[in-house]
Amino acid sequence: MANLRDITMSGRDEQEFSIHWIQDVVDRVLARDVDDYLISAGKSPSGRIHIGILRELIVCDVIKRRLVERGKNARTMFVIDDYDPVRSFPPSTSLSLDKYAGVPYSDVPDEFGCCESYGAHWANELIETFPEFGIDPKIVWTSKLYETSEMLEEVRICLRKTETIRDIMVEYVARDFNEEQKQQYTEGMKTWFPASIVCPNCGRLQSGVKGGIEPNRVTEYDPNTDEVSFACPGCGHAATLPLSDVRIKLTWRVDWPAKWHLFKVTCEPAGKDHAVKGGSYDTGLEVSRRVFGWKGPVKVPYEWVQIGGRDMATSEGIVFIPKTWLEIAPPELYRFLMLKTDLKRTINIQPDRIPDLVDRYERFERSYYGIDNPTDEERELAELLYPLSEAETPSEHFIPKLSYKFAIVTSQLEALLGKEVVLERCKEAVRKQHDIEELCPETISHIPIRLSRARAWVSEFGSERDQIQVTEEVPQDVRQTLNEQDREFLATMLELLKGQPKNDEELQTAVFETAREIGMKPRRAFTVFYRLLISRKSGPRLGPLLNLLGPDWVAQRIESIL
RNA sequence: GGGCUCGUGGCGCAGCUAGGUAGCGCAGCAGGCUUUUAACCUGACGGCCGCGGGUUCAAAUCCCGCCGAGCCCGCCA
Repeated sequence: MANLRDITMSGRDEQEFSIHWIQDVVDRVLARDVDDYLISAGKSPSGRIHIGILRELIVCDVIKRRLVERGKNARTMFVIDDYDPVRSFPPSTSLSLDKYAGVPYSDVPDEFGCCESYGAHWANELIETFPEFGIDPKIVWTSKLYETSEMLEEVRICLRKTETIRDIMVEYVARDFNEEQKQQYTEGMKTWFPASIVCPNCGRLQSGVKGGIEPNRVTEYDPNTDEVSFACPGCGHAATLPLSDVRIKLTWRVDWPAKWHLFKVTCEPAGKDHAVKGGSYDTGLEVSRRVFGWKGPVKVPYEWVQIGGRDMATSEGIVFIPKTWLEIAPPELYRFLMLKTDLKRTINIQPDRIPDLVDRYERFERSYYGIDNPTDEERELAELLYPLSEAETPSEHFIPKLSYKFAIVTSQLEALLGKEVVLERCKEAVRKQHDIEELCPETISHIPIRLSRARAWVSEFGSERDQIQVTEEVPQDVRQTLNEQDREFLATMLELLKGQPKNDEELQTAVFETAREIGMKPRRAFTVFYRLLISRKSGPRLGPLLNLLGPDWVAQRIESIL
């Protein structure tokens, strides 16, 4: 990313320098100068769909938003490749791979019984989160798409141009082969066709699993009769049938450009697996040019999203899904992370850092509203990215929110204090932190959401220190921090605790008074107590905490270190 | 083997395209807010910018090499 100053100098509409990757991409898309801009993304529902795909969808969404701002017609589309054949199942499934290997995801039953198919189930789990993430692409299911006459026509074009496609395949796929491999590949391509058939007998597009796949490929196509032949390697069924009577699917590297052509896709991002030089995207563009006679979409390569420093892999069960994100963090934070990071950089989502990130995002939000004296740079960055990060159009005025870190503590006190009390205290905390008298309805209605997310975060991703809990014994290093005066203070408090029971406020006051009596700074007194109780230098309001733990327990605790 | 990306204080990152005294957040440390629900504010500490060469008056930045980490690269999708 270039210097933010460039944006201020050149104004917002006529950029000479790109200040952010969004500008670059949008400029490249605008150069196509078409009447309708279609920004597309796609995913095969091979199992639980992890949060990485949201990077692609959000990139599509911001491109669309920027185009619409320029007065263009722009839409987004999400292609669900549920017509793809099963190659493997995630470890968690109860379905038999033997039974379904090679069958389109749309033909595999939903083991949970709630959706039309296996593919639909996992796709729907993702799609349901779209409104919260502020995206609304037109959904296209390839299993349905292939039933249309328009798509069949694309297939027909490809079959008629098989020769050209063979040339492209040899050119691109065999590029790095040695002579022997190349020869072998070229020989094999002489009888190759760019499509497979769902066997009318066994229902498979291909046989075998990852590593040993044999497609039920078209073996012959007669352009005069429009008939295709095939011989299923799975069940042995062979036939020659009219193209309109079979369920056919183009091979991946051709399927993609055929869809681009059918919908006239202007731009489609691609993860690095597809975007690599000479990979399926480049092959697709070549097919677009030589088979369909048009340019194809603007290629936007992007790096993957990692979780906790590891790549996500559905097949290995390493998944973090959008739904989980929404349980612990606001969607706009995810959008922000996707936007602020350069496309070529891996984004590492670290769930344990969520509280910090949420609070940082809200500082960023205040920059947008000009609160807290943002620098020019901060303000410019916020002006570009904040509206794109928010799921909906930003409100006129800043809406204060309960601090996430604060919510971590208070959400855990709900069980003890009751929801009403906690809610009141949260309201008080927001008033105090933002120095306001009256809270707006949006602020109030947001508090329970934040509490619920914080609570879920603590239980799923919080470390021990995030949980309000006490160790069995006072750790040695804590004992060592105590000086004579600290001990004197604790001894005095010990006597108090053994006397008449006191309410929260009385205890809180007693800490201050006792500290002053022996000439100790109150601050130190609190630190000493928190260290003793929870090995931290600060913590929840002390009076209630002491009563929560019980005067007897606290007394014992003090005695153990005196 | 071919290719891409990254390597900057304990952790996470910015700065590199257009070379000019090394920055931010978090954690840790010290203090402040004369009653603190991990909030907030201030301060100090902390880095031979992976290693080695080169270009230059000047290199985290440009060039070459190396080391380390990660990823992609048959069919299939």
